[in-house]
Amino acid sequence: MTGASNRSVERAFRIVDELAENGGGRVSELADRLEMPVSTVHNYLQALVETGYVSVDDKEYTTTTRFLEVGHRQRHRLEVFQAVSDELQDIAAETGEHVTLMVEENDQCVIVAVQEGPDAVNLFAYPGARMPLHAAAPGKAILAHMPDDRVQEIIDRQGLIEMTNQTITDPDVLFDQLEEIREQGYAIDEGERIAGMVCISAPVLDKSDEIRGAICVCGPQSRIDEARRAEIADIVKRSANVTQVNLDYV
Amino acid sequence: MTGASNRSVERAFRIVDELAENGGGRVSELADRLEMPVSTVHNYLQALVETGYVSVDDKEYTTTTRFLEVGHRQRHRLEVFQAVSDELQDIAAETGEHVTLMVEENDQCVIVAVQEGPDAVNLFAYPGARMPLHAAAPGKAILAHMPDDRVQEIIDRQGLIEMTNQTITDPDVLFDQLEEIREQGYAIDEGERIAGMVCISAPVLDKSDEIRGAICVCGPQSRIDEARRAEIADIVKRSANVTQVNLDYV
DNA sequence: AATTTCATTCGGGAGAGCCGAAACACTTCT
DNA sequence: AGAAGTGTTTCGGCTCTCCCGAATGAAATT
Repeated sequence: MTGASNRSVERAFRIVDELAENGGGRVSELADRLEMPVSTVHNYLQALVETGYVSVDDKEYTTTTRFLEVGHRQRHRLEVFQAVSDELQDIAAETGEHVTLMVEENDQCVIVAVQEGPDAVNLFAYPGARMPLHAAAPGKAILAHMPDDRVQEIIDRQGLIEMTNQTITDPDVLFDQLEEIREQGYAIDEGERIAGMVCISAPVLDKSDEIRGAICVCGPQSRIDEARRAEIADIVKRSANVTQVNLDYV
Repeated sequence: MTGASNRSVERAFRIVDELAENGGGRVSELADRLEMPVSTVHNYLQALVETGYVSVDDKEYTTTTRFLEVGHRQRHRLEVFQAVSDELQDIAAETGEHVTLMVEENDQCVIVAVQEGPDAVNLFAYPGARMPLHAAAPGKAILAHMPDDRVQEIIDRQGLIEMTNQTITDPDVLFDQLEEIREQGYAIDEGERIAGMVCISAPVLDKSDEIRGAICVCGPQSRIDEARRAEIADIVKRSANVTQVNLDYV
């Protein structure tokens, strides 16, 4: 855990991040943004091209499909992803809304899979997208099934960043809600991450009650009234349960 | 184009490749396989963890969802992927088979998107998966719309590797087929990559007649007779055409 | 308790990466 | 055309960083 680092590795991935962020770039442009000498950036890009993870076409450098490949291979091995199988598609068809499978990684809530129902609003949601745990229904569902001290550690490290004026920023309020989530078996967020959106999410636990992820349905508040919420809550709870059972057979 | 390399970058990605290949690994295991000193591998893993692209849980190192993220962001910016929009899904529903969008990258044929129809056989096909251009219908469709000298370069660099006893390994035969593909507007492969599978694919060209990718339907030979092939050929040609038109509006 | 296996830390030496400067390739002015 | 501007690529010597053997620490196994 000492900072046994490696400058080259760090820089290489900073360049990759920058390429991903802007969908590619040229030598001097990147050198500018990263505040590195052009020749250095040039060297790195050359090295990255040799690895096959970056390619260059007419001086424009971009990441390659290698990232897709590595990402999908890893996802394919993720048990909860295998266990959820067709559930997301079924929920999307049944609710018409935007459905996601999410997991925790490095103190954050990450989308693993997305399925858009016929009426889904266009969210900027793609596999790998990250968000704070406290500001989203699936994140809260996940936190609710972690030990309290682990939750506290995450709060200490990450803080409770405000994403909308509805975001929970008070630890006490958060802990109270986590208690409530455990009782009712699902989490709900009313514009806490994106104004005007309501998300309903159920946690997926394994047989040792370890939290593995959460299934989440998102839609505009206008379309999802009290009765519809209860309906969706039942659906996500049912699917989370099916997924839990499937976990034993992956 | 000089070998302006960087050992650290190369090694870092070799480790990533190894992790992706085996779905994770431990220090000494990786050191063994990569023939590097354990302490060195340890240092690299440490550095990779710091970048966020690798994570460690109880001494087991794995790639993180960062790869998914970078991969999906890049894919989202790929024009042909945007242009194909719901076509893959439509074809999958219509044919019931396995449908893919493929592009050329670094002399290879890469899957960009997959859609499985209700009767699809279970292929080991995921976004980012790679295969030789000459041994698959989409690859041949792509080659057919490259300048001949570029095709020759690819043959020179990559060879015509035999994947089944049906694979084309003679350049002359290949060039003849490419001519035929250009005439009929689609490519077909009969167990040239996977024994017992037939794949039918149409090229997607942009308005400058530049090749952008290919749409492909795969299924077992037993289920796809002469008449069905003609039917599927029409479908992929139609979709490729729709995609071409969409290319102007992305 | 002893033994094996594996992860982690340490540190001195060597070689690898670093980056300024110069050369080169292309555009866009005057 | 020529000149000036913009950005990429090559070069090379100095320095600093990565490298890896060896020692230590931590766990599992006998």
